[in-house]
Amino acid sequence: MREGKQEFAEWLASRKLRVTGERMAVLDEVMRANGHIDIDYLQEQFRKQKRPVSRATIYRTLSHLVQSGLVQKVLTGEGQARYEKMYGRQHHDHMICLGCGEIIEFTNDEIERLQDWVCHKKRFTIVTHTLQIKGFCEKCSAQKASVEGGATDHRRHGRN
Amino acid sequence: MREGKQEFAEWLASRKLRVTGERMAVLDEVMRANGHIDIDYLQEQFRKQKRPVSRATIYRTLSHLVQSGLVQKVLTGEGQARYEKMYGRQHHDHMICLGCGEIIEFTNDEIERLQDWVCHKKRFTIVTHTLQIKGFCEKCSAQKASVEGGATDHRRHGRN
DNA sequence: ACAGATATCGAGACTCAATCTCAACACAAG
DNA sequence: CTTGTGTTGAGATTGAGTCTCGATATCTGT
Ligand SMILES: [Mn+2]
Ligand SMILES: [Mn+2]
Ligand SMILES: [Zn+2]
Ligand SMILES: [Zn+2]
Repeated sequence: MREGKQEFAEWLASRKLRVTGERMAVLDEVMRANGHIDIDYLQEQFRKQKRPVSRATIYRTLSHLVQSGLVQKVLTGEGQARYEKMYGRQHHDHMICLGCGEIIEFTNDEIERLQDWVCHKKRFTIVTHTLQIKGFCEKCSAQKASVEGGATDHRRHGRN
Repeated sequence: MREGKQEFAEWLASRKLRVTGERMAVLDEVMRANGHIDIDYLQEQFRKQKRPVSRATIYRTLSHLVQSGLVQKVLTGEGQARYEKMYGRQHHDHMICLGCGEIIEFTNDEIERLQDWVCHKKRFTIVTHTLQIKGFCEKCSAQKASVEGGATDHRRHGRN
């Protein structure tokens, strides 16, 4: 049986929601994918499999998957939201490359601890947090360095 | 002279852009505001002052202000983007209350240091970072606790 | 297995923030 | 004044995400 299928079915049942083929198909695809995927990717997969699922249903199912905790929604601030499986995985934060778009995951327990501490001081009850670091991955940093080697080019740094 | 006016004028000139009344009006309003404001707020201010500025111009000018570093764009992930002045201020992160929408600012040098360290280990060149903690402020935490005092209500925790 | 009650699906309309288009305008330089 | 170029605003456009509602699939009891 596919990863998380049991858990999602139980979560749906606990809310008196129905276990449908479309919902399980969306679950399967997110679980099969390794990275941070978007809606277009999912629609493309369903098209290939000759098992089309409407955008509305994909969005609705992803919302359920996120609420169930099996999937996480990632807002990069450019274009569509991305989704990644969280079933069997632990919390992590993201480094996003402005050059190639690669998303690098990392965790740091000390940072997490300090967040809790800061919130405790401010009497703030944490529900979730998002730490995104934007910059350039090793590969893109090297490229950038070589390009800027001759004439120092200060144009196009930010992106709106 | 209004805060940042000199700096913005110089930044515009350095890009061969013109110092116009509309641009300075947008700068003034963002500098005058104390909090994290959105486009609707700015339009309302201009309407009150009988000095209307079009949405297009507001967006375009904010983009320039962000690129110049005088203003920061804050994406909360719900509705419009927000903007806050950064002129004369230092970097900070945000706690966002899911109850009342309040935005609490905080800084923690140790967290910043650890971010640098993690990125160094991954050979990632930092450009910017965003740390947002979502949860409930002191006031809203108390309200929530009293409401849930009797029957434990597990509905409606997330939002989308 | 069957039937009724009800949740779900899909196509497309719709919302809304943000961007784009382009004609009228402003302004600096000659 | 005239020309060249940057700017503005009204409205059109884009695009992600949501909503509507008639048709359809799932569940529950018999
Ligand atoms: Mn991830
Ligand atoms: Mn702030
Ligand atoms: Zn890269
Ligand atoms: Zn609050």
